[in-house]
Amino acid sequence: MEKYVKMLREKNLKVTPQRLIILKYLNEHSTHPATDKIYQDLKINNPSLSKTTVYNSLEILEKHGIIQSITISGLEHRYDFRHEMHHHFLCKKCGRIIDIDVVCPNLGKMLECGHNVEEVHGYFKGICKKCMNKEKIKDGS
Amino acid sequence: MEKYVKMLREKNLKVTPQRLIILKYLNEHSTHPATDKIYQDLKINNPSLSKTTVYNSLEILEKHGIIQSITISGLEHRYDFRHEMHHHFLCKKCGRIIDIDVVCPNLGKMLECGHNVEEVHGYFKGICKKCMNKEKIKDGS
DNA sequence: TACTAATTTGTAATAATTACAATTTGACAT
DNA sequence: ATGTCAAATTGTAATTATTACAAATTAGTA
Repeated sequence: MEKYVKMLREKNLKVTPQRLIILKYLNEHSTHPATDKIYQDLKINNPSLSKTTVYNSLEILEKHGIIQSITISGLEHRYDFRHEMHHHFLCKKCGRIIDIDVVCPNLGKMLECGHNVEEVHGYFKGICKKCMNKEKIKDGS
Repeated sequence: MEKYVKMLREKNLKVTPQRLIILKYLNEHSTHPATDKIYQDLKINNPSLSKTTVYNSLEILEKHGIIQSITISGLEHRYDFRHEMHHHFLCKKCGRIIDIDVVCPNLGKMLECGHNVEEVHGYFKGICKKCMNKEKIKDGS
């Protein structure tokens, strides 16, 4: 838990129990949860938690680069503890969002294009390996 | 207009005036408009157009790969006539979405990862060239 | 321990999208 | 041309994610 305190202090953010449990939750759940999922899960042991607080906390944590917001699905924001740069794959069948560990070789070119690039998001969509295999079994092939 | 008829016929989609004007609109407006923008603009000359129709049409056109849905902003879907693969840049200051003509060199690697990749989206975010220059002028530097 | 600005909370409002039932229409066969 | 029917369109109502806001609380500091 001390590690989350340090992350907040480094950005001069106030250390609140709400921010700490959200950070801890995100660090321990690499499923790229949506705001409501985070809220519902944390509310069980923190009944006084407000959903607005979850929204506020996620917003400020993202603004300071501690976490990352993923818009791959188009209908909600999904969140990710930010570590090394990686991309994401959305399975159109099961809805899972899977981490893809490739770096972006376009970054170099992007830096030359005149825009000030602060974020890079690589989204792939299709059918994941697991769902592909299920299909094969159903087909009997 | 005949070109749009052909695109629909090729996918065995019914040719309706609504679909045609939406396709034409998207082809002539490379600003990556949101659903409501398309609706508001087209309604002027097509007062009987329903917003649900715009939603339905965009959905079916996207499903058939004629257009592309862009989720870079996180609060709405933006649409793009699908041509060669390219990426997008969102300016956090002016909100513009700018086409970036780089291809994705990760595609090869993605094809080997076991997932069935159907879509590739590259999103960059930051401050665009134009806004950066405005900043410089304000700073007097 | 007291102060102050920032945070949290709950509720109400907004915005994008979807559900749905009734009406209309495009494509095809006669 | 006309009739048929599945599919598309329309309008309204519902849903879902998110934001606005004001009152109460609290973290950090003096």
